[in-house]
Amino acid sequence: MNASRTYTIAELADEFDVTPRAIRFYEDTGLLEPQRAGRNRVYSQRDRTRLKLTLRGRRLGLSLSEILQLVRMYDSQADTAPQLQAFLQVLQNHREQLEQQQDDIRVMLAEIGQHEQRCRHLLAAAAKPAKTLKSATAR
Amino acid sequence: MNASRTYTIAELADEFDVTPRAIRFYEDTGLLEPQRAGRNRVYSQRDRTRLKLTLRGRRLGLSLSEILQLVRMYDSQADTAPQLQAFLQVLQNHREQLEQQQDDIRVMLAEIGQHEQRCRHLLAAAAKPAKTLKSATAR
DNA sequence: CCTTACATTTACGTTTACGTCAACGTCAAT
DNA sequence: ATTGACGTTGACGTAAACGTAAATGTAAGG
Repeated sequence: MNASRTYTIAELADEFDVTPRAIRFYEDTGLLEPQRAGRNRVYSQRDRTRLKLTLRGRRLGLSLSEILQLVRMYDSQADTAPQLQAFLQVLQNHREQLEQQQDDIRVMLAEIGQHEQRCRHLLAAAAKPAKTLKSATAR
Repeated sequence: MNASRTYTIAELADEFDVTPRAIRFYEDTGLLEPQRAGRNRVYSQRDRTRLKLTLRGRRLGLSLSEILQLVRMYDSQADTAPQLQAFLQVLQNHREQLEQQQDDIRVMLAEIGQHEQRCRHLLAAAAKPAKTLKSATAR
């Protein structure tokens, strides 16, 4: 809430369950730009948001450079028509990729459902003593 | 359709837009097990399906070993209760991951929508000659 | 017979995204 | 004064997923 609140590297690492090493690495790639208090890093709200975006991107399989591209675009003050057109094109591409992933997920979830169903069926059958089935415990 | 139809490596590579190298690599990891006609690989329908599953997994950021785990599970004839329980647990985990990804996608799509909106707004404004805005072309 | 196209194996190279020391600074508590 | 706890900067290591080149085979077409 407090816009001026800052974070140490360990706080962010704990909150998002990543290592400080990873956070520093994201800085190397340009994704984070913390201030310094002497030698130590001081992360702003903005950095925290960036980190959140980064991890979300990672969960979807984006590379760090792709994520960087995105956040830079989001930050950029494009104002000329060609810039805006290009911007829209990139957005369109990402939208399509995300929609492909949505499809993939739907299919996978359906498959998982099938297998769960099958498992539960088998478990139920295994629980009851043999009826029409041969009991596995029978000698 | 024809269950006995087979494929060459190039056919599959073309169809799914991957390199033969990648397909051979998937074989190294155990994901594919093509027959041989002399030296050459001959892919069955089953291999084709496996490849499709593999690429779907990849699009969602799964590692090849994770994918292998999944397809092996799907193929396996687990029948003991502990096996089935473990099976269900793995399915549950994957389901949760997929649902997390769905959330991530929803958020990202919403963001993209916002930016598209903004872009189109700016484009419309740029198209009209300056009204209350200062024209960028003005000297 | 010779070339062209596609296949194979072997093997080393490359990129990405960190992990893992090592060596050091610093501040607070004992 | 020393001991942790936490921070820092190198610097090297590594796993994954192929790319890429080299050397070779082989079947079809001109």
